[in-house]
Amino acid sequence: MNQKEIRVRFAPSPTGPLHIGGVRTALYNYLFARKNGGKMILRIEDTDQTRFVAGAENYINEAFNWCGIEFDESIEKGGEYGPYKQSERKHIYKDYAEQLINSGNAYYAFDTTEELTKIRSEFEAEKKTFIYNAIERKNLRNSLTLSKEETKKLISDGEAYVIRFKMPEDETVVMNDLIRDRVEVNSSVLDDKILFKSDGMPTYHLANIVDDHLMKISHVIRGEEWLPSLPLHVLLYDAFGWEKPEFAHLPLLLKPDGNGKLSKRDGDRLGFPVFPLEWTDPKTGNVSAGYREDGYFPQAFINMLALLGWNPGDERELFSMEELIEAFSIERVGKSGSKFDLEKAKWFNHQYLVKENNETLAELLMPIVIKNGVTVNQEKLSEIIALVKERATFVADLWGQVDFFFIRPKDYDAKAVKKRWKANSYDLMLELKELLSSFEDFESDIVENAVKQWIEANEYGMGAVMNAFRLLVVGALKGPHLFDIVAMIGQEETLERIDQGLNELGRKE
RNA sequence: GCACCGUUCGUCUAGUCUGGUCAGGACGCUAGGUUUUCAUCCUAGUAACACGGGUUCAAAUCCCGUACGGUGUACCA
Repeated sequence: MNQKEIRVRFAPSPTGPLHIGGVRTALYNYLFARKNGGKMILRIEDTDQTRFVAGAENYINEAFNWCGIEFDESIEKGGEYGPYKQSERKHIYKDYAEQLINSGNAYYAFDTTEELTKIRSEFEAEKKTFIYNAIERKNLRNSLTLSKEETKKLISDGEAYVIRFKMPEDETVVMNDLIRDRVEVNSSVLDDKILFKSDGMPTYHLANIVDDHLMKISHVIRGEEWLPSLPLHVLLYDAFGWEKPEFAHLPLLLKPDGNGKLSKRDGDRLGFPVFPLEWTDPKTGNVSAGYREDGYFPQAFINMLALLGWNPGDERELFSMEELIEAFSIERVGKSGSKFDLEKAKWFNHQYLVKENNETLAELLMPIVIKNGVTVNQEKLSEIIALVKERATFVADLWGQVDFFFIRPKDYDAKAVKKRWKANSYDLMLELKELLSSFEDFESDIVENAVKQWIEANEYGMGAVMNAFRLLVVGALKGPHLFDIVAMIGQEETLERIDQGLNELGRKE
């Protein structure tokens, strides 16, 4: 037995709002952790201080909070492997970088950015690719080409330096990925990546490996964009002599038109949100749409996202978070990228809206009702919602389905009038009004029975009466069962609407 | 350019490991039905194994090649 504890992490960089690809990565990590009784860690990777964006970290927390993705260890929650923010772990990394130098796996390099840019463009001019590798590093200024004394002097003189990984010259690196199985690459095409920057901060590669090791991460589940740096990471674990975690590289979320990784800009261009929550850029003031603000239920959002790249192997599509946890397995994650489909996302939301109970929907709709100057109690609104909710995708759509319960028709749909307001409609409605005013009890089925009897007895025709009636009550040929509507608005209001309609539409010649 | 990853209906996907079902489901779309109307709903239809070779009695499935797409190639993550 002696099963190792399952520990996974989601490690965003606070350089802006988290987009749905990131949310999905976090979700899969979360599902995997919960499914296997493991722990889920949130680590903020802010080693690049030049890209810091105010509010991003807060956004990340709020987004996960909305989605229902919980962390066991994080900045807020704490945990025994903290701190959970890399800038606060700054002091840790230098020692590890030096450990690698001492073991001959890394070296100091004194090249400036300008020098390297120049060399790269020279190579490019000759149509060659510059790789900072075992061959090129022999021609550059670093602790491998310089003597020990020179190196020491440069450093003590305050010369800027970075620490680079000493990539083996010609070695096959074999890696295993839970989704892609075996992947191999020869180290000769890899370059001596910078591990430690001249500003005293580690790069992603170093910080990531050190933190994953220190935080006892058992499974690294991350986006496919990291697959090319997996060899480096594997070699780094080996250089430290540490046990490697399992790796799983998730396929990317693609833009709906054409191909390519879904990017932050695509949302505005294509008219759908790429962010869970609305985001206002602190510099430009630009506002990007969010699923929450667009009216999606977090459960629908999560459900939709979970099925983008994973499936349970059977034909179920509707999953609560609990059901997702139960059904999830990393092996059933696909290999190829998936395009986001707005129509399917809407369909998911519709499913959740229909399932949602009427009282909750009434509560959510109430602000919109009030904004439209209508006063109604929640109980009555719930009853009305019950009649119409299958027609809506979003809570906001509901208003367009219920407004005529509260507001008399201001005008009458021209097409409907043309089609259904016939020469005899006026007299028919006049007679119907007489009939309706005779009721003591204005219940839906009582009125319905009586009206139907009256139609049959006089052979007026169901369509002729009902369509004209609906036109006067609703103002258009839409809406739920008409007798439910009139029962809901009441006898007096119904009669007044008939009067108003008769006035407005008049007798057709 | 180089390296790596990928490729089943328009989209999300099942099936591929362990060759042998009319290649299944969902969204969308189209048509019909239900309804007093619209929507929902129901039924039906639509449409795919990237291409070329090979192995085999038999290939979406195994092998090789090609094409296409993606990712990476920063003192970004």
